Amino acid sequence: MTRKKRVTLRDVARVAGVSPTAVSFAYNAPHQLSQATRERILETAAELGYQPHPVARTLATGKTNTIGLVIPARLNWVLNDPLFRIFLGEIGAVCDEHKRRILLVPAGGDVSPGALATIAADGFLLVAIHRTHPLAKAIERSPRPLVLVDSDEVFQAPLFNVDDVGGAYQAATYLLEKGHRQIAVSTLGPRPDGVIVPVFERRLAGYRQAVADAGLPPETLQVVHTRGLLSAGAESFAKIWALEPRPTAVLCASDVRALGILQGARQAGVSVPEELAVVGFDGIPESAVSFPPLTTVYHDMVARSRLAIQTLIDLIDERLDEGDVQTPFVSPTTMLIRESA
Amino acid sequence: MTRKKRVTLRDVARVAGVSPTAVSFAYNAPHQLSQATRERILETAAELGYQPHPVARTLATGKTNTIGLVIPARLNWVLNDPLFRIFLGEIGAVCDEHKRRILLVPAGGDVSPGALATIAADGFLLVAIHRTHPLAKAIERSPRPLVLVDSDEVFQAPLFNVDDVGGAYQAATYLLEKGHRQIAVSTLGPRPDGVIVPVFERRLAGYRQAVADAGLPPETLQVVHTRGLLSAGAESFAKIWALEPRPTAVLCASDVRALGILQGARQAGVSVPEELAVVGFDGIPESAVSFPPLTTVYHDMVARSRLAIQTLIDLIDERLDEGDVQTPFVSPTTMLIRESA
DNA sequence: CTGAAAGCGCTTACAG
DNA sequence: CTGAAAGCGCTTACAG
Repeated sequence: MTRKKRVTLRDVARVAGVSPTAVSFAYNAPHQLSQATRERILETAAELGYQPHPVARTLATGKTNTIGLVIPARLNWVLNDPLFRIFLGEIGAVCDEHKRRILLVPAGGDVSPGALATIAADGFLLVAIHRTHPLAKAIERSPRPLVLVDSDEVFQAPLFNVDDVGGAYQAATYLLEKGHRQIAVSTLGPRPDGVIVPVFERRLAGYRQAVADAGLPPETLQVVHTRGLLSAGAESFAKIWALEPRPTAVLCASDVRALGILQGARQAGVSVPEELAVVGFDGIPESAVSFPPLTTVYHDMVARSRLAIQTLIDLIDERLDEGDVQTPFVSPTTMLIRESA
Repeated sequence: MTRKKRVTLRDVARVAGVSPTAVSFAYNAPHQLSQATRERILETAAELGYQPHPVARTLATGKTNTIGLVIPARLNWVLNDPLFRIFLGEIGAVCDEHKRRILLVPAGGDVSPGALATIAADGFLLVAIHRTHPLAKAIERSPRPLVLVDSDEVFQAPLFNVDDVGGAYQAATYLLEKGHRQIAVSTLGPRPDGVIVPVFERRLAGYRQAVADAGLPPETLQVVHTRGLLSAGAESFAKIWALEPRPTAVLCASDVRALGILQGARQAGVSVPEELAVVGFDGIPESAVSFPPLTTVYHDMVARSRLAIQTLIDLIDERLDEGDVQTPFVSPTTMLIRESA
């Protein structure tokens, strides 16, 4: 592996006996050059092993062809979330189609408010930003286009959310109509970095609203917090089972939690739904093949992910004006009645 | 969201009544400035909302603080691989520690050989590069540091691999000693993009060597190809079960495949290990909690991932010289005897 | 069709 | 402690 010094456009121009402009044109405006000149330049470039410097090009053109993907936690955390993986996979697919690259930007509660400014990207896709997030101010005044997913509704930026309140309302109502009067809510505990997840906040609000509208006391709901994803299930189940009075059902802020609780219940020999009804949220593929199959609130993550990234790219390419974006986009939910509740 | 034009260092200098040099120093060499000047500059910068342009800075300094992560397939494919997720999670953790960002570079068989040159990164981490890969030539002559993981051994670059041949040899020998004389090998079929996965190639070689060394005919092994990861299990199982003569055991090129086959067997009502013994490879956490727990060949992906990225960063920062890298690093394997074989 | 020149927005010896 | 100047390596009106 030879670490020779870089061959520049200037070198190629000198050797080929043309101007730097001509060399640049050979790559970026071939039709402006005679066939002969162009070929000579390209040959010389190949001989010298010339490769245009991507950073210099970016500085001159103002385009990085890169999307900054701002994720709400460290990579090893988010990768354990199946819903996030669907999202990331679709973002990747659409970026491939449009020849954009993804720059991963982890942004927990400890991220500096000016972090975005230091990143070489044409625009940003931000996930799960709460109004209290350190980047909140940076969002409003970003000189580059950005798009939000699963975030707070207070921002002046295109937003792609789920009808969390409505979906949660539906799920809670379903359990109430089945006669449940003591219902646990399993959700994420406070994060050490202080980050609040907007989605969970809204789902909880939806559950509460349903209880209120049914004329039942708030104590009908018992909120149980745990950290973690699938792995939090056993702990979450134990906490629920120890509740006084013991709930007959649990509303989970996500399917991963619900699947974990299913595992926890099985290990404890508690039968679902007979002794404990379990309802998830998200409708990830795994929820269909669990034992028992999960009753859950489905929304279309694939379509929404694609729409969000597509919008961002259109904004960057100025095919779309910010004023013309239909926002907020709110993905509808469908209750999937299966066997766990 | 206001899309005002960018405030430059020049603007700050003008308003603050100092030279551009001074403004730059306020950020990059504070001690070279008097307290007063520095404060004035920083205040003006804050007032004007000045943010240093990352690309300009990169062009001037030559540092992007970005690692190019070259992945062997599209994002939505690799994300379905639990072993890859462990890898990616660790890369993310180490990059966080060193304040580097990850730029995702999907590189299937259709990637252009010059792709790396167009990417703004300080160095590259490449996964699963076979000698026939389009990027093969680019690797040897890269002007920027790079490190390989799970790749071919022909390259002149730091390499972090697993003892695939040895581990596979061990697994096959284990089955042969148990008396199995007809053994299927479940591995990845040819990819549409023509990419060959070095790891699977080597594991197959290891299985074959064990059979040869045992003095048995090559037909002892029946190789079965399928596409996909977990989802390929059912198809793979069906193919195996239809084999003539029917094998009594299967060696899987990875744990994901093995887990899929376990599922396929269960659905078909075939009991493991009684009717079919199943051996995996990798020792991912999921292999310990499957039904039945998987007999597999473990290697330490976490340690190896960290070592690889750490080496790359040390190379980039010139804390380490290429000649001083211990390469190839070959992660040892341990056979984990559990219940599936 | 081709070239001289200015510009993208920084950093960093160098000189004072 | 502070500034004028050159440089990082491209692109792109503009003029011919």
